[in-house]
Amino acid sequence: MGRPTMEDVARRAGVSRALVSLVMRNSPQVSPGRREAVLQAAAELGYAPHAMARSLASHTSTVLGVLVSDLHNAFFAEVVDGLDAAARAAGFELVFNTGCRDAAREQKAVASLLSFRPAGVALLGPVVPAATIATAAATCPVVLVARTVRSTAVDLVNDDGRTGSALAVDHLAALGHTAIAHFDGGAGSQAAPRRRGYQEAMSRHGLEALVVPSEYTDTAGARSTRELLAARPAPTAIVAANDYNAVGVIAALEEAGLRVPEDVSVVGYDNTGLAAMHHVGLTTVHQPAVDMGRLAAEALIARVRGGGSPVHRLLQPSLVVRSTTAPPRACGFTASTAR
Amino acid sequence: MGRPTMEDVARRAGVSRALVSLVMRNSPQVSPGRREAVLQAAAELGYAPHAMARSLASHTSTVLGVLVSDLHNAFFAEVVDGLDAAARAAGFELVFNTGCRDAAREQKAVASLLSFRPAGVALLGPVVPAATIATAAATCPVVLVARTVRSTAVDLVNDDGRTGSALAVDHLAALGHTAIAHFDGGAGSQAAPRRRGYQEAMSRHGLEALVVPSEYTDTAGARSTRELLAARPAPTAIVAANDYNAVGVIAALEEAGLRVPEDVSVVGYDNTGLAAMHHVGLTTVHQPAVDMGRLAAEALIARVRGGGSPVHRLLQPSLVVRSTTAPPRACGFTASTAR
DNA sequence: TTGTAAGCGTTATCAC
DNA sequence: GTGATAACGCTTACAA
Repeated sequence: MGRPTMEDVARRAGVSRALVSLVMRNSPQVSPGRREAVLQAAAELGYAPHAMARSLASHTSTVLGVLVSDLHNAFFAEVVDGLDAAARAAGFELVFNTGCRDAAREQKAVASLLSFRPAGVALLGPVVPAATIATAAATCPVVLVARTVRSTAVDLVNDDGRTGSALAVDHLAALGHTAIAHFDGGAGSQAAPRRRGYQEAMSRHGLEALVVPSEYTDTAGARSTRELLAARPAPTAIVAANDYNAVGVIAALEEAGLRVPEDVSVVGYDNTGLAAMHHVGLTTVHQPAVDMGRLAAEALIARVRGGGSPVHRLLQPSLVVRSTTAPPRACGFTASTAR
Repeated sequence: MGRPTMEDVARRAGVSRALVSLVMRNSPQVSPGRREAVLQAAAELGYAPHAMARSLASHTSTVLGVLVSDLHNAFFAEVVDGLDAAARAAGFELVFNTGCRDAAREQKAVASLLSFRPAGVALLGPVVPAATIATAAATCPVVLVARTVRSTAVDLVNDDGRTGSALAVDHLAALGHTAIAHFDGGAGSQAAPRRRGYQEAMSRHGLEALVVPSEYTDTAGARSTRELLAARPAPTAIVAANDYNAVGVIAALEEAGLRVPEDVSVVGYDNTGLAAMHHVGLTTVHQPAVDMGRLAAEALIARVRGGGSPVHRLLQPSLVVRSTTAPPRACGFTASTAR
């Protein structure tokens, strides 16, 4: 069990610990002969530097901590792809943790990440309060993805949720829909701008808004749909909280005997692999997830490497029309048009 | 930036460093008064113990490293759910890393995990060679999920892939299918037993086996399907490598004008949330993913806490029939029955 | 170019 | 109960 230490390698190579240290960090000021000897001794012993001891002594770290809001949501997997590629290219390693969309658990997950004294931290769609984020930011550089917060201490990488929702509403309105409901992301991050975009677009079209409380999961989407159908006639179109949520909405709709898109049109958000699947063919709002991950990593690394000006990125989403939206039939509840 | 240290807390509370250490580990042998003073000083300073320094000094760790083969595959998200719950309950923290189903990257990911000197490591569906796993096992307890390897040094938690595939074939044969192809998981872990189960079941039914090379992703499923259709008439049924793969298969099938299940039946593997979705309704083989995660965590923790006998779990899969399988039409290629 | 010695923030072993 | 003091594995001036 006891792994070999630098001391062991030094002894075997007949040099000092410091020299081994230099070789391990491939310093150029080591004679080729000694370097070879050290490398060979290390190989024979199966030695690998102790990352923790190293960072303890050097006060530096090549670790970037990543909090993933929900491992079940494919959107974050894509953000991680971008994050991973950029971090790897810059010589940083990623360490993940997840909080399962629960504020208390996320808080512990962030603390756990921070206890390793990472060079920086990326929070993907976190639901923790702003105060927790501020605390983290006092410790090391922090970048938020898919979450906003009033602060210049953290970097932000988001899509413009307000525009994204408006895109969805405009598309539905152009198809002739007037009874368009929005399923709300609740406490989830980015729910507010999406809701606002929906409301603004609805009023712009002179339509009455209907916001249904929900969450960023398929089960919540299904539950909210059932509650909605129990309370009132179905709208002719639904702008879901996200793709994952939309899938639950569609399932509950069909379960209730309503067909998509013949009876009800549904629009998702995120354009995950889920939406693209032929069997699902979800009309959705595309977020450039991989790019967002890359930008987040770059912002973090810039901060780590010396200052780096505050980054507040707001990427433009776009609409991807597939097969869950169509013109409304002459049914559904009659929308009372505002004004 | 510079976070407070134990020294700072000790000074502020007017006690020694050692006493602060005792309080932080909530030792019972500290007088209530002093404990209170230390706790308050720590709170005022926003002090949190340095995990690395702690583990360096104590030669212990409460961290369990987890390598996730593919963040895009929902199966692993479920395994993580089980792992997380069990680890949390036992006072361990999880740290993740991913290798994107690439052996070289996975190898680095494992090394990275190991450089934190975790108490143990869980490898979920790893594709690294057995030698790498053996090396890791020499360092700390290792548990493999969804991957087998000949060794008593590591714990194993798997489902019985041979039986699982046989279940799928039996189901299709009972429906009247004779031209049943299997999409192979390739280099992916657990591909071999699933393939073997398929082959054995086919020969048991007196049918000719057809193994199509593929991988555990939707894009591979689609690609393999296109290649298959270009080379020969479509079989009447396909046993896909896993759910993710099956989704690609279905997409390519429909793209080619074939309907599921009218023209071709498709069976997945894993019973992920994907399969359960109403729109997909995939007939699939259920693996108790959450239980597997829990068992893996328990095995690891038992090893960490003192020996723990070798665990080689082989859970029984079961068939979940949904709507992608049906009796064959009198078309498809005519299977030349063996014997 | 290479070796010596002093930390890094914590735990652990002793005395007091 | 509480407080020095020596590790832990490594980096880093500084000296040789």
